[in-house]
Amino acid sequence: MDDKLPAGLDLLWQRLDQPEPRTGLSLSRIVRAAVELADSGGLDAVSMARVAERLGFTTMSLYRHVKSKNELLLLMLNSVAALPAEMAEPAESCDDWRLGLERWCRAQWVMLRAHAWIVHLPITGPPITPNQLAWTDRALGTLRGTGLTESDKVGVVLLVANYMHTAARLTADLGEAASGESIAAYSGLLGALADERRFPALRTAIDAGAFDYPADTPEEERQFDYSFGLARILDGVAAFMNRGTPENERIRPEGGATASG
Amino acid sequence: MDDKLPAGLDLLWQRLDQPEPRTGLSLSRIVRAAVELADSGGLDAVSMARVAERLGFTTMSLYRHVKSKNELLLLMLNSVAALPAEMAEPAESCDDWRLGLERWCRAQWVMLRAHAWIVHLPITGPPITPNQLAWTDRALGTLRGTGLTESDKVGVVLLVANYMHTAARLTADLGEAASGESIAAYSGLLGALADERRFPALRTAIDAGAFDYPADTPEEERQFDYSFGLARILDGVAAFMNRGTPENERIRPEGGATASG
DNA sequence: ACACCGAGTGTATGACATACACTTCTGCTC
DNA sequence: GAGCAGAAGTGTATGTCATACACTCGGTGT
Repeated sequence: MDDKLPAGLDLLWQRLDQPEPRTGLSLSRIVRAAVELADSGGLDAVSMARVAERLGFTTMSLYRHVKSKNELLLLMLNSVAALPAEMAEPAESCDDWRLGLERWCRAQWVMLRAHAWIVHLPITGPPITPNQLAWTDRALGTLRGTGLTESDKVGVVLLVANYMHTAARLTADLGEAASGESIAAYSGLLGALADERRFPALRTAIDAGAFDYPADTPEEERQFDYSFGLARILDGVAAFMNRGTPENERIRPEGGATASG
Repeated sequence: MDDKLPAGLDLLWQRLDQPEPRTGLSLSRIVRAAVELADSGGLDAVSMARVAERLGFTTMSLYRHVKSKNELLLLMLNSVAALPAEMAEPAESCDDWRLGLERWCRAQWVMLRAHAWIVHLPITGPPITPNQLAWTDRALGTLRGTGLTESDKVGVVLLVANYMHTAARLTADLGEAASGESIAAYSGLLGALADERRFPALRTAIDAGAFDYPADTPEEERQFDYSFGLARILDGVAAFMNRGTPENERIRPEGGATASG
């Protein structure tokens, strides 16, 4: 209950940049150790015991610095969600909102893929840590010149951000089992299960190979490609911005390349 | 490992519709009890011990019928994801793909909202249970007459399905803490945290009330409205279908009403 | 009569988060 | 220096969890 929304906000917003002691435990050392564990072994590898062990202290010592494990997870997220250098400045001048959003998405993607565990965090509720807000701010900033209402901007940002999150989650899930092989496995399984009678449309799609990669796809590209979905979404946003504009004055949607996974 | 993809598929596809014994435990009784627990107390309320207790058996008895808790969760999902009556038939004739998809989304929404825990399932990987495939089939079916490649149909379905999932998750998260009040709390918190300097665009949005509900919104409507995002996505899909079509022959995107949460 | 088998039981293990009472160490005041 | 307060770290204990494994039944087929 008390752990829900205002969970350790003091920590996040105030204690966060306190000087680091020369010796002993510290908040940042704890968070760093936890992030390392998660990076290498996934979220399951993060237990209070293991974090403490890695630092050479006892489990309970962590609670001097962190109210609960949940709070630690929040701190991990915040620490890992630092803005990349090219986005550090709030007011970059770029009046192509689409390009701006695409860049933003690429940066999100890099971050989400660098720390795949993010998408499995049991954190519930809207973003609230400083760095999360920073990302949100930058996304809103890309829509500066569009004439959308603030409310619609928020809607668009939510839509895009959630899409990237989902895409990253899908990729993480696919990659987990057998790094690329799992897609083939899935495709085969589907083929075996999907009955023509009960699932005609599915059957058609399977037989057309819609769940396979083209045979010549190199191994390292066998991950979910977020660009198809993102292009559709941005096209939709563009159409929304153009509503009311006479047809022949509209900026054309991209209608770009096809891709799917 | 063995628990990942082929987890209990035999159960899901074969043992599932076996006759129910008059007395004692049975797979369906276990699943039903577990679903009831989840419906009323969330996923955390589902422990093997509690499920067994509710049925008047010992914890370990469940393992006669279920290989692991993970499998039980999968079975719960499948059981709850039955198609609604209006979608039971595979080949409904409807050549308005957009209407079809919107209907599909509404049905998904009903299901996801009726069992809010679905969106918090730790299940990883693509859909594989019979009823999940059925939903996928119906979604693909709505795109029958569109001329999209099967691959693109899958892409669109994935996009839309994931969006609904995310939207439901957002709603569940918002509703959890304090049923509607939490949005106000969030908005207030944001207002307090968002510094003009660091987050100018965010500040602007907050001050414009983009994170608030209009004051006159009745309590029961204070949940995330998925229609804004969905409309954008479908507009984008429509644009994709229209690519190559001369401008003046295109079907107009909706560019509909504004909404956000 | 007996052997077997499937359903349900009981007990045990090891991971986990965390409460609470304890010690030890550090630096401040007189 | 002497004494002390609070901070930092420790140890032990509790309760919850999934699940392994060895068991006891009460049939049923021979």
